[in-house]
Amino acid sequence: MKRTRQITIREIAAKAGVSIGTVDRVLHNRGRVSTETREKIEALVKKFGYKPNPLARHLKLKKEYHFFILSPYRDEDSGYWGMVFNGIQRAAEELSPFGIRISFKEFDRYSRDSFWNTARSISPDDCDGLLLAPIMPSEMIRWILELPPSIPYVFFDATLPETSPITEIGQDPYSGGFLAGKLLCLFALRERGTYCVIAPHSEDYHIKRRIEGFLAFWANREGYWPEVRTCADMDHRETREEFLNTLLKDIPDPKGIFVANASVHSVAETLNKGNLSHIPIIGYDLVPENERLLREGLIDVLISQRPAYQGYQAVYQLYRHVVLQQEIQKKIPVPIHLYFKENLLPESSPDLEYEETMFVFAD
Amino acid sequence: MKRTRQITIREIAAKAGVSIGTVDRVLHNRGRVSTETREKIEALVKKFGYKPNPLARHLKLKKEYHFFILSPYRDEDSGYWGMVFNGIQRAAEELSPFGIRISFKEFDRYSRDSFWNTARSISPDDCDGLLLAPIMPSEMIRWILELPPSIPYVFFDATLPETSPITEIGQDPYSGGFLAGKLLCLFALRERGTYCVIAPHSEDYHIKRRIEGFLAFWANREGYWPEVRTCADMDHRETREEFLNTLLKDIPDPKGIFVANASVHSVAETLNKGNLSHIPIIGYDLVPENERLLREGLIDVLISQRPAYQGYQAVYQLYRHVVLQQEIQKKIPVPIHLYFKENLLPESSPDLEYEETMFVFAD
DNA sequence: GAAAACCGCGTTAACGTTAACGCATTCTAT
DNA sequence: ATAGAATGCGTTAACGTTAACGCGGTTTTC
Repeated sequence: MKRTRQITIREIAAKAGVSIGTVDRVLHNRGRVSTETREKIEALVKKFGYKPNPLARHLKLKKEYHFFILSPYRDEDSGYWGMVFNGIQRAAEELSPFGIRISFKEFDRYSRDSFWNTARSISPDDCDGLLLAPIMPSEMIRWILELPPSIPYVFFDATLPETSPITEIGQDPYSGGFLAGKLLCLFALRERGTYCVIAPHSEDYHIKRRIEGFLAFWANREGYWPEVRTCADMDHRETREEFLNTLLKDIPDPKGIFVANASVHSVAETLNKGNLSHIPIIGYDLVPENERLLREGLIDVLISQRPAYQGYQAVYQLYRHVVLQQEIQKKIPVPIHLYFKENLLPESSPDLEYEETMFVFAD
Repeated sequence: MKRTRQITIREIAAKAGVSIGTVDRVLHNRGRVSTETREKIEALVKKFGYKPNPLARHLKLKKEYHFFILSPYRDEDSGYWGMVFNGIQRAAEELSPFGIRISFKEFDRYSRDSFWNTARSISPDDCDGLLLAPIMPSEMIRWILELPPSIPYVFFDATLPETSPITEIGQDPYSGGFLAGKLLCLFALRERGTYCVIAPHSEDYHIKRRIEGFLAFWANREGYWPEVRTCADMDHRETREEFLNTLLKDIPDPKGIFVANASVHSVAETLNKGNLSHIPIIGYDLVPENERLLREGLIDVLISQRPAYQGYQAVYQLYRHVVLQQEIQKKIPVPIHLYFKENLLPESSPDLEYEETMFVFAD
């Protein structure tokens, strides 16, 4: 398959026996072309697979592409969103020669008002693309549907039904939950008994899927009992401790605990206070607090969603779609990356760039 | 920090009171400029941080950038290199609008002649960048040193001393080995005894580091005995079986086995024939044969080096350096990605794009 | 029935960079 | 002394795309 040079607008014009102006008018639907000529040109464009040269186009247009990221405050979810921002920032820097500009729009993920105020502050006229996390699902969907359909958007972290993103970036939550089960079982040396999964109270679809994956691991295993508990509010010490007390009263000797999101550090800390730090515990996301407890041995495994990678990919794929008009994969998978105590960097590292510097070569 | 538009050559020229031609001559060291003028221009360039617009430059030059990948035959190392090629191919397609072209140069990794013939077939005049794997270290270094120093190159998979690559892409082998130890220990339910690591006979520095990491895990653990064995030739059944027979005579009841490269499938298969499939076994790389045995339960864990990702990154970073003249990180870390039987795709999938489609969302 | 609007198309000037070319001077060699 | 080379600079034509503009010719409007 010989790779041949891309055909130019000038060559199309020559073949059609018209000027480049006419071809351009066809290409951009600017009218003022006879049906006959239009069809001839359209046929040629198709036949030779004409694609406008993105460099020349950009040079001429000098267009700035303005992307917005709409996400929870960077310090919410134990700092998880801040880690996403780092990847976005890096992509923005790399792509700045191509006119990419990014604005960060943050809201309080527990306040509808905050969501709407922030969302509404994004002017559709000035927006060439959106990076979205599937937070506040019902509100988010409503907002997306009232947006001009010309605005492309990508989802990271997961996706939402009834929407048509350019691409979805995210990790398979089912596999993650399954793996959590498997690792928990190993850490408990395959002891029979009850294994708990603590679910935050959340409408998140992918947290549900993590739990399904976890349960799937235990299905058909004789003598093992998975137990799902939903905590109404992980963020406040009182509710959390009460929740855990009840849990431990019901199940005095859990063989392992899986916390299906980043708040695993609160669970581990509470457990530690009750001298129960021997119970294997697995959770999500290498946020600073979790990292500390992993290092101290109070958490056994963390599943990373590679937030910086996701942020980077979100920007890059949006750029590929909007600027280069290239075809984008409908789904960008994120590898399930496991952190144990032993594959953390030895020194306290700048957590900002943690994901980037995570693995070092020996010298 | 207000982001302001990049200054253009025309503006520099105006400020210096000369024509753009003169500025261009300074920028490209084409001479024919008085020292006085040159210095004035150089000062202005520095002051305003002038960077040539990569799009305009490319548009004018219509330059094709020709990169070469010099690697072992794509089916060597159980098909590992072929997986790298897939990532390279994808990057090449994405970057083709920017004039990136890639040629694959393959050699037999066990033949010096093959190496030299292939390496010598790359004409330095036609080469704008190289993708290299640190195979045949001493030869490779010699070849690199006799190359014109103007040719940039990146290493993937690992790196080599005495060279100055643009960047090094690779996984921390020490962490990988350490993790292999940890997981093996868990799979053996922490039973005391001897744990083996099988090392291929290889000059590869990063295989040595994997072993060091593995040994580091066992250090100071009472009652656990790590045992390193080097196999002269993993590729031939006879040598392999003799090697394993000797090993099992010396160590009749190993608690677990770590194979420090992709040939873990041969070990697992031989073990299976001897009815020893209960021994936990961990190895490297999700090549087709390994995938099959993982699926069948004859291998317990595979550490993936994400070859497609590495190939993709190698091309992309080279492009960023050569075409965009952007600053590149000196090291691109590759996450340690673990595959268990359970996080493989259920159906037989096209192994070509395995790494890309690995994780699926539920629908 | 004249003015205005419209149609279908070609021409052209950018966008920023590059390098060939041209044109005076000034220097070098015979 | 003078051809010829070298110096120091400005001018210009690309690269491919875009969109404003212009221009004859037809159709509509009042």
